[in-house]
Amino acid sequence: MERKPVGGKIRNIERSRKKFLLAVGKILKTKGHAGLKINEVAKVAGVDKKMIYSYFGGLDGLIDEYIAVKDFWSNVKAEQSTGAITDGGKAFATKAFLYQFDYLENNKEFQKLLLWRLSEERKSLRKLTQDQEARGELLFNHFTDPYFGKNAEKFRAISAVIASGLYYLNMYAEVNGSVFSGIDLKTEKGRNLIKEAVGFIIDKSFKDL
Amino acid sequence: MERKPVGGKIRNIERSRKKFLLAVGKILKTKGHAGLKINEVAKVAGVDKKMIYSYFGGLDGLIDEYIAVKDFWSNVKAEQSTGAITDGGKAFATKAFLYQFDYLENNKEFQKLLLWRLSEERKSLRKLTQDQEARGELLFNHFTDPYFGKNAEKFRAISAVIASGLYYLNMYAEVNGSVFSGIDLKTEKGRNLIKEAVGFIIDKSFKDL
DNA sequence: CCTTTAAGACACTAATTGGTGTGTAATTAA
DNA sequence: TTAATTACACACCAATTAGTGTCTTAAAGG
Repeated sequence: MERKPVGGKIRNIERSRKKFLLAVGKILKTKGHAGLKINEVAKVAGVDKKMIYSYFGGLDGLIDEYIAVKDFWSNVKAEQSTGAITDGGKAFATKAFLYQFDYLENNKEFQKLLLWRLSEERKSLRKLTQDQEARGELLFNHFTDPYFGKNAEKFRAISAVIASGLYYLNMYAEVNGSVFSGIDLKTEKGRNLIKEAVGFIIDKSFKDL
Repeated sequence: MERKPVGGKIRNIERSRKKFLLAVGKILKTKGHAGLKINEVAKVAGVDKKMIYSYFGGLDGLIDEYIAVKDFWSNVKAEQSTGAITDGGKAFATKAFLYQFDYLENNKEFQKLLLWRLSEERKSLRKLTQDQEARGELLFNHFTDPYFGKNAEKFRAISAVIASGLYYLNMYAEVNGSVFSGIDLKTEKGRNLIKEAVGFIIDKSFKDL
């Protein structure tokens, strides 16, 4: 008969797997992807590194599973779209950007992942990118592309600048000084200025593009 | 009498120093800051690593000197400001952003340095940030702050979003897929869309802020 | 129970890394 | 030319890293 996976109090595969996955997140958050060394991960997890090889085929397998399991974008939901959309997605888009801005501020794990994606090629990170694009298409295809018609791509370009600007500013705020263009991104005041700017840009786009 | 620095054909301190500094740039460009290990630098420079210790006090000293010597921002000049400025710096700002966008696309060394700044704390990188801010203040203090008056900070915020967006998009284009919001940042068409977006945002800012 | 399997601790190796000691010969001062 | 420096090559050592072999014993099947 098939032997079922070990799930005792002392030896428990599923629990150990989770310990490894948690350790990856913990290290990523504190030291970034450069800190993800197999000895370190095993130490933080409190389980022998040999298990990483047998459970995940190695550190890369563990990391890939970590990235695949985490679904950061689902958290970046544009809040339950309240009611029907009659403005071409303007309120929806604004909310989504601003929510993302704040969400990213407090999610260091996600920040480090974005930084990681800028730092090295990796198949599982590509999947992250694809998920992100797919999520963007939801907004574009359904609302803004129809609204903007032949200028749809122009709005996409503006969105790209805003979204990537917000990504960058959040990462920037964490290191080597948090003042950008004289605006302190660590203060409520500074962050509100950024939010207002985003609001202004979107507003003008929907009006005059 | 003082012994003058060695400057022979075979042993030449100044030449060796330059070899090290060049090696740092070369490695940064190809492998990023993570590749800057002392053995690697010495190998690329073709000079024994011991000299890094005696010339620069160690790898950190070499790296700091590399960063201090390089003045990336001076290249990002907004082109000789042609003629007097009568539009509150609108044309100047637009040109500066677009020039920077293209400059960064082709300067991988600079890209890696920006990425480095997002990745770790380092005194010499802080200096880079300060130089950048100082350069920004030239534009803001002289032109846009007076022009926008009490809305000066709002324009600064918009500038922050644009500048950081352009940084991010250029770095993003290099890895894990170059399509953002459905726009391919590696194509002429895609990059032009981004540039138009920047033009639109600045235009609207100067008109309606 | 008892037997079989394998989770997981521990120890080991090899490769890579940062850092230093020594010898030699190029370069300079005399 | 000679003597004193010292740039630099080459060696070495210690610490960190990835990866594997062995042994103990917890847990599963009967």
